[in-house]
Amino acid sequence: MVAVETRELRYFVAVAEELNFGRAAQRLGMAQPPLSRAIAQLERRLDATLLERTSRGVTLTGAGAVLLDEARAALDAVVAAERRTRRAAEVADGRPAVVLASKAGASTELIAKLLDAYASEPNSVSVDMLLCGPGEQGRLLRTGRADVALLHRPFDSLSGLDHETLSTEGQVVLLPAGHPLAGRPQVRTSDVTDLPGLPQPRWPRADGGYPDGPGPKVRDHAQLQQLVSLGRASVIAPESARTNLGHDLTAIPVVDAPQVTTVIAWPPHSRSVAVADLVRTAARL
Amino acid sequence: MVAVETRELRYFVAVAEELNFGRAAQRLGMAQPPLSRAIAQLERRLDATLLERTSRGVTLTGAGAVLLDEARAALDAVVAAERRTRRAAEVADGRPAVVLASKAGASTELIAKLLDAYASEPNSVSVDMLLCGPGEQGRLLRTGRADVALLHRPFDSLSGLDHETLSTEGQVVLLPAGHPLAGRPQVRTSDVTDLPGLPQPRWPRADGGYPDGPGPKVRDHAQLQQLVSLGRASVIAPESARTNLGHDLTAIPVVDAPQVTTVIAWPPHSRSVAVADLVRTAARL
DNA sequence: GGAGGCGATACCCAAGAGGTATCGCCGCCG
DNA sequence: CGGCGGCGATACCTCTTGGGTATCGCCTCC
Repeated sequence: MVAVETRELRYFVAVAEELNFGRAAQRLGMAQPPLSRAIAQLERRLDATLLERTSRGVTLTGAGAVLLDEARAALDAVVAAERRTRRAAEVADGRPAVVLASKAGASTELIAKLLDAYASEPNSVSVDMLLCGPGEQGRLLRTGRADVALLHRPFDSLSGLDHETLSTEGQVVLLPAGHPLAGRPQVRTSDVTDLPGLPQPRWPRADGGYPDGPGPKVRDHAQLQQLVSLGRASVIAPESARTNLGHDLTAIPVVDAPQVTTVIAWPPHSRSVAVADLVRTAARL
Repeated sequence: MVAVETRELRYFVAVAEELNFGRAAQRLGMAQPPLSRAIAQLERRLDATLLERTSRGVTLTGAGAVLLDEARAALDAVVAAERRTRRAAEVADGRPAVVLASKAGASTELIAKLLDAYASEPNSVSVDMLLCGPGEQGRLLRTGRADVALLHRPFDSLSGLDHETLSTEGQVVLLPAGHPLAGRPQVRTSDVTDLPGLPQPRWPRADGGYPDGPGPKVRDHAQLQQLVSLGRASVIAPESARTNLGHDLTAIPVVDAPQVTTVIAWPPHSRSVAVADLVRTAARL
């Protein structure tokens, strides 16, 4: 009884996601029969029924759902191994660098200070910035595309990452300067969620669709910035986000919004000295 | 160029650990030439020199060292996927259970309270205890042999695990009742590290060897307990450890020893409701 | 300078991954 | 009710490739 190969895990993930052998095979660039056989062999090897087959398609069993989760994590770890090794080999060729992931549109001020401070450290290497969508930093770290990331509690999950917290700030609502609420010293969440004419914008979900609601759909921060500057939307954001937006806006503290903490995170077993230096520098800011 | 397979990672880890193709091949139950070829192919696939070959043996390159770390983590994730799926399939057969790992010899009182409280929860499943050596809990979680673990900061690393802290306690030194220091209300670490006739016992390192020093070698808690009870060794331990040892001992607070916190930890992407219930129960104790 | 340990090469074989054709099953629709 | 179409499984073949044996070339240490 040989051990499980990543090929089998990739096959299983494809089938489990498509819930259709034909489409999964197509996605994998292979024919359907060998895929069916590979999955059957995997089930025999694990003594587990992973899929319930009907002539109308396929559904996941409990064990299948567990394997889907675990296989994704394992495959992430494998591609991380591959990528990090490739990058380590480049380092040997004389181009050492760290990749720092951060949500696009996040506090440029903090990042600039960090990069500055780190660059003046002894033995510092060049830092490549990798800007990503909200919540993607974790995956970038797990798959080895990034070495360190800045993320923001409570929005981003720190699950499975080591981290150090850098700063904490309250949240404000950004409104056009002339808005009736603009004079208030503070507001509550409920005061601003359903403002007439100033709906909260809608972000795409993980599946690419948008939640229902009246707000305008936004895909990135540029769109958001434009909408807010035009007075077509309001947004609750960390205080530091204010500096990124136009000056014709008022920021009013939202007292009952959760505090936002910025943390620097890295994959658990990182041994890179560059990452350690960067983290140490960040913690001292 | 196809992706990396776990077989190749296993081969590489074997070679990197043995630093000798022949022995690695033997350990893997195969001949040396195909192993050499497999590693060469892996190097080509990653465009990286992983090993420096001399006629006298093999040394790791920088990229090789990175891959060794990453490959171990990835392989752990793969075996975890395998094991958890197997167990999930058993669950479908009607024997649901959670495996709780804990250092052998750790506070039985806390564990008993936890198991009791959890058993009386609705929907609780049976809990299998897995006792292990100090510091092994993390690996058990990562490789899927355990679902939750109790561990103790600052001794155990929480790196890469999600956790909830349960309790904090000071440390005491355990001495024979008649010892000159036994009457003191408190001591400092420096007072008890070099007591004549009461050396600190030595625990095996990760490689199985023992550090140098005068103390007796111990391999498990039974030996330690015996030594302390016989008055042949002193030991600094969390307050709660006291109840496990004989009553002819005095426990004196060590004021400058770090606080010990007991945490319950689980692998990052755990979706098991049983684990969640157990954690919630533990947090309420 | 010869012996022995070590990794690489050359060459062969067989396991097994993958392709094509086809079957059996079951909804669906005319 | 019967044929069509979608889906997964089977049968059978091919050829890639992983693994074995024999051997070489190199270096180190007697």
